[in-house]
Amino acid sequence: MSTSEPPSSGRATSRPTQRDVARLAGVSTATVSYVLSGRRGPGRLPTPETAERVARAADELGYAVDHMARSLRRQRSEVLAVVYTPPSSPWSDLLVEQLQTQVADRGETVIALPVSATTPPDTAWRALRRGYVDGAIVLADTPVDATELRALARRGLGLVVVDEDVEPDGFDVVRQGRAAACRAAVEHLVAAGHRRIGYLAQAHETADGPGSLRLRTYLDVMAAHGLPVDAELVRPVADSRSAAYAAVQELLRQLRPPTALFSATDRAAVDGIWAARDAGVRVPDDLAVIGVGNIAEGLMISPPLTTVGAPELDFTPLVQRLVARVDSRETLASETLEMPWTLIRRGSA
Amino acid sequence: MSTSEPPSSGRATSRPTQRDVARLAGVSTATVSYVLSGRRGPGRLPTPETAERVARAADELGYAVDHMARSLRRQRSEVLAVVYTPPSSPWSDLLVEQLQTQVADRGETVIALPVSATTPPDTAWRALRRGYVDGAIVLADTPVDATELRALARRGLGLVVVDEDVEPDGFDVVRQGRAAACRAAVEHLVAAGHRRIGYLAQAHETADGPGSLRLRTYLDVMAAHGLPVDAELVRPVADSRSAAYAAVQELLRQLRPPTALFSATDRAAVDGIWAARDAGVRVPDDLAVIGVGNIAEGLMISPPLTTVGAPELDFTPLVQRLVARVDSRETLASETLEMPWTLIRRGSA
DNA sequence: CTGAAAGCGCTTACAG
DNA sequence: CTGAAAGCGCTTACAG
Repeated sequence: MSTSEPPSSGRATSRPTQRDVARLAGVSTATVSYVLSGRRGPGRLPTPETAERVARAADELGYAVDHMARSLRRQRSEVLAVVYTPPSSPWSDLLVEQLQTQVADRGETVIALPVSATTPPDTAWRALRRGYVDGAIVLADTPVDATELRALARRGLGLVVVDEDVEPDGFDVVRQGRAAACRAAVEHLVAAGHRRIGYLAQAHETADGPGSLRLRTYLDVMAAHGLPVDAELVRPVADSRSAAYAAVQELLRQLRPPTALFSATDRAAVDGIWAARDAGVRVPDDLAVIGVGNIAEGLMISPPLTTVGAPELDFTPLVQRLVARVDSRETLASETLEMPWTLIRRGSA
Repeated sequence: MSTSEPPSSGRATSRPTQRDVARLAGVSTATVSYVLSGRRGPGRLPTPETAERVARAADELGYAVDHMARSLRRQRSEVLAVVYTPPSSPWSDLLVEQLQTQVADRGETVIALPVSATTPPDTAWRALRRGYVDGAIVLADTPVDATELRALARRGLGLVVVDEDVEPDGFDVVRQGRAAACRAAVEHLVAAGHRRIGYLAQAHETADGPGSLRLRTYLDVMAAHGLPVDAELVRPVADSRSAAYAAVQELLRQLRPPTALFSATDRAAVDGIWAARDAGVRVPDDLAVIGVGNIAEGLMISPPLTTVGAPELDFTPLVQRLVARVDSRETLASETLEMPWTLIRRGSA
């Protein structure tokens, strides 16, 4: 334990304000503000002596600017958010980190705002609506509502949304071309001669439901090639590692087991490979496997996972766009950026 | 695309304020505030007719309360944070979610505040210092500074810190008893007759450095039983899946390979099991493996991973303590909570 | 170069 | 039951 803390007053002191600092330094709060913010009014900066006195007083009092007051006055919170739906992933971690490092010099704070499906769905949006942050990047797979997004943008929130469908309108949209990439994956399996291709679906996917891009793509390609899709070939296990493992084991025990698997998630694909290996089924010879998402774990397994995802790990264009939009304060034209997914061929298919 | 949006004014309208609502409803801003917040002053609530008029006006204008102004006035941000060091884990996700659901009815917002090692380390703390949030749970493995924590608490920030060393002082501390649990793990291996026990270390661990609890525990137990620790038995690969896989393969090819492995992380332990299996080494017969952290993935592999970690998935005590502390506004006595780790015996050792 | 003062948008005793 | 007014802690033209 450090004991460098100066002997405290004992009772819980409330936070010192600029008035306290001003009083101690013998100047006005305006001067305190100028010195501490490093900003300058129409005139020149305070003299070094004044600045020094103020800095010492602030230090002595342990002064830190009050975020709410500054934000209210500046009409800027200097907070940027990354909105996403759990589970958090290496991708969300990476984006948060890149955002943090790239805006650190501007003094902005970066927060993560997970909007969980099991949580009152409105909580994260409400935070955005109330002006809690200046801008946000909304990651793919977050349920978004175009009307809500437009309203947020109209209120002055800087918004960059990763989504395949929504149209830019006061906010920017990033397209990944997921459908095309998934199509390429299934086509790849078909071209390799596979006819019985299983699909590990996410729990919420239904043949005609929204957000079932991968399932529909799978069904489309199968149909386009006249390949049958038994109901038993489609398993809603892509969200659960254990369920995926069990389902693949079960599939492989069937009379006519699939020779290829397309999985809506890399995690389930990895578990599928485990299941195959544990069952003595060779990958990719006896069972080809393709996942979706390009997570790092796919590189660790043997054979490494063929997958569909973003080849790049660089979110700079996204970050820069958010910064530009927040700075522009709504005067920027809405744009569509492309960060296309591709089929990343590795060992498993 | 939805087209239900009313035809907008075209230009970017700024956010409506309570004054706008008051004007439209023909009442004072005080009445607007009372109606919209559901609070009541000394008198009774506004009449239903008034409330109705206000509600309609607010709706028409698309009014949402301004977070900064409310926070400044109430001296409460109604935001709670979970502070942790990436990578985010199922544990951090779970805590965030439990916190969200348990405070949702109080209207509080929950954010995640990842403090990355590669980021200017001060950024997250600065946010806390500025009064951006009312309270925070600081997860284990976050580098904490006792002096800073005390200063934050003194400022009125509600703080619950998961850490083995820091002493409660205006904030609460949660102990996990990691050392004892890790000790039990290594003792378990020794008791099973293992003499060559490898250790997969985290990158920053050094024999005498801080935050090297697991390494020291390993060395202590080995020494206590007179077991030799070759330098080559300790590998700093626990942070990287690929490095762990390669290191274990390499270890197993040695003249005198280890017969047991203690890994500072479950992830590396899982990769170690893969490596062993790929090398034709049976787990646990030829190689016993114990990890740390109790991640879900450990249940998926075969054999399931023996590990050290929290047996419970329930953060309720932690959440309740944070809520109590934030509500108490510093008058609460500081406490130490116990959420002990244990050795969770499964198949791999 | 520095200070007095207004005002950001709320909430909340206090009068009426 | 409702309104006028003060004030939360800052920032920033505006005078001096």
